[in-house]
Amino acid sequence: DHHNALDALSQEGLSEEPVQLEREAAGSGGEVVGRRDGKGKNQQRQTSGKKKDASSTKSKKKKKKGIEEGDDNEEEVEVWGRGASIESDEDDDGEESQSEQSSAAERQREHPFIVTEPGEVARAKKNGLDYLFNLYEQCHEFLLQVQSVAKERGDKCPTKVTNLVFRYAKKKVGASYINKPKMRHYVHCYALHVLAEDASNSLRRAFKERGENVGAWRLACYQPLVAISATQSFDIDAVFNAHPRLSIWYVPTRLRQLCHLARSSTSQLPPTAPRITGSSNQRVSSTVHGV
Amino acid sequence: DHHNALDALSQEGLSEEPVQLEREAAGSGGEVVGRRDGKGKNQQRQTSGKKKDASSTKSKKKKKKGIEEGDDNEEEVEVWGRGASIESDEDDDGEESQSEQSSAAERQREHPFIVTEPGEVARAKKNGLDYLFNLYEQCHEFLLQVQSVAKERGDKCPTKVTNLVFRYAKKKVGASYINKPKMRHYVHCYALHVLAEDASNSLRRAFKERGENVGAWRLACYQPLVAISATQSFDIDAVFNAHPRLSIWYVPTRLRQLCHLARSSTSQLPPTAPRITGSSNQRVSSTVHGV
DNA sequence: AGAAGGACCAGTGGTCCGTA
DNA sequence: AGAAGGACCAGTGGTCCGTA
Repeated sequence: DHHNALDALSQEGLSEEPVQLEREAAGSGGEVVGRRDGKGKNQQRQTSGKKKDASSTKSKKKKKKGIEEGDDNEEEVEVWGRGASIESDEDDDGEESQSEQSSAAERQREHPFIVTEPGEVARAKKNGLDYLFNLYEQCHEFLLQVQSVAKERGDKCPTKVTNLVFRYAKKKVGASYINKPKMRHYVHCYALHVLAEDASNSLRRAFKERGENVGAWRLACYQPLVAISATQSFDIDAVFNAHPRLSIWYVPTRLRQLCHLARSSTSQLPPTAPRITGSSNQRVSSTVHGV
Repeated sequence: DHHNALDALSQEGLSEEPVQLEREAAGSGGEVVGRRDGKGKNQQRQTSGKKKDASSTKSKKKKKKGIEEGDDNEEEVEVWGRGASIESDEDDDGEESQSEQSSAAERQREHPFIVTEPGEVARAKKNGLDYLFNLYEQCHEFLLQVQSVAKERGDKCPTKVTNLVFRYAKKKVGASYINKPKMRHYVHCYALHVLAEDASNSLRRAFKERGENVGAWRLACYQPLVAISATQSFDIDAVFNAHPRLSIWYVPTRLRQLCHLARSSTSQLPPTAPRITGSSNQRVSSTVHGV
């Protein structure tokens, strides 16, 4: 039960297979590539002296067990389905068995996203947007599982996709391709997909046609969401909370800022022009730097 | 706008007066006593070397302004009411003006609580339970104010009494007698008061009559809450969330554990004895150490 | 250059334990 | 002894920036 923070980085070979199946179903072109050294260069980095050393941390006995090191009595992930159960034979909390460790292939970075149309499969070491959105659905599943474990154990029960859920996905389920920065980065894109699928699809087709990169498409997703929030007095939290698939995600800071700014700008308009026009929103967007 | 963490300890003299009024209204016998040195011994302590020094922390420019250092454009506290406005003349974020500092009386610890009947005023350097419960209502007010500021500024809006609210109470409003450990310590007592006032009142009278101390009364408040949670399948979170005055408080860990334990124990009972009896709950309580 | 994600950081929830 | 609360700590939300 040695709980080393750096082990969060280790990636189990065994769990890759069902993952790969799932990812292909959503159009993923991600690949597993073997790097021969067990831990890679990551171990070397460790620059700062501020990190408290592990031994002193451990001296204080912690009574509560985390969900990740639970008794494995919760039923196993069904997203992965089809009998390829990801086990979970005592070695699921960072301590890999010897055989697994020696045969483990270290996962490369995920392939970058490209703007794809709905249904389109990305080729040539790229991932498509259907795959991206599928990751959000997977996180939802993971949250449901974490919640069910928490309830069974009488722990406090998360209502959002928290660090605990990301850790569960990565360490317990082996979904090493899910990470917090990525998921947070594209939340608003997923929100648009969920709230206004047609608008989202149109945007994807337009940006694909123009040959725009993912970053440009991502930025373009903000504006329609601000417009949607306008129907709720620019209360983007209300918009998220009203939708069951969105309410589990934190509202991105930038999106909240844009909605707030749009509200301010709109209230300054003369009463003869109360409707949100394209140009007024254009102005709003351009006043926020680095969206 | 110098933001020193230690200044959280400083206690403004000017804000004491309306506070005192309020506290007397709820039966407080707390007193302000002048200690001549501006900061008291607190400053001396500072034992550990782990604390990051303030200058290095400040080197990284923080862009977001906290609510506490806001533009003072939110309306002032009305709990304190009656014209004694707590201002707030540029010096409300930890930097006291010279005149205030020199004339500041340092607040002593609050008087300890004693078990009082409803309506009874504690004397002789004690505080009564009506006063205790009033503190929870004050925190609710503070939360409402923090929420309104947050919404106005487009910040994310807390739904619970968070650190931010405690800081607001202490630094912005000068309610130095409110602190997190105390409020968390007695949350479940307040919960009983809110959910079953009659039962709470009876308990207070019984414990006062028996001459029990506050700690004993506090422990005794757990059991009736577990019984209440039983009507909701021991889901104490559901109980808290269903009540608007409770939903802003985190469910205390111990209370959650007791409810969970009661659920487990109850499910083991034979189907011919499904009701919660006093004795079975007695057993449950006694198996948890150090409630 | 565009993008993925390890790793950091300020401030959180939680409560211990030195204090009065 | 019983109790109040400063101060600490592990783990959080958030995202930067060294990396590929």
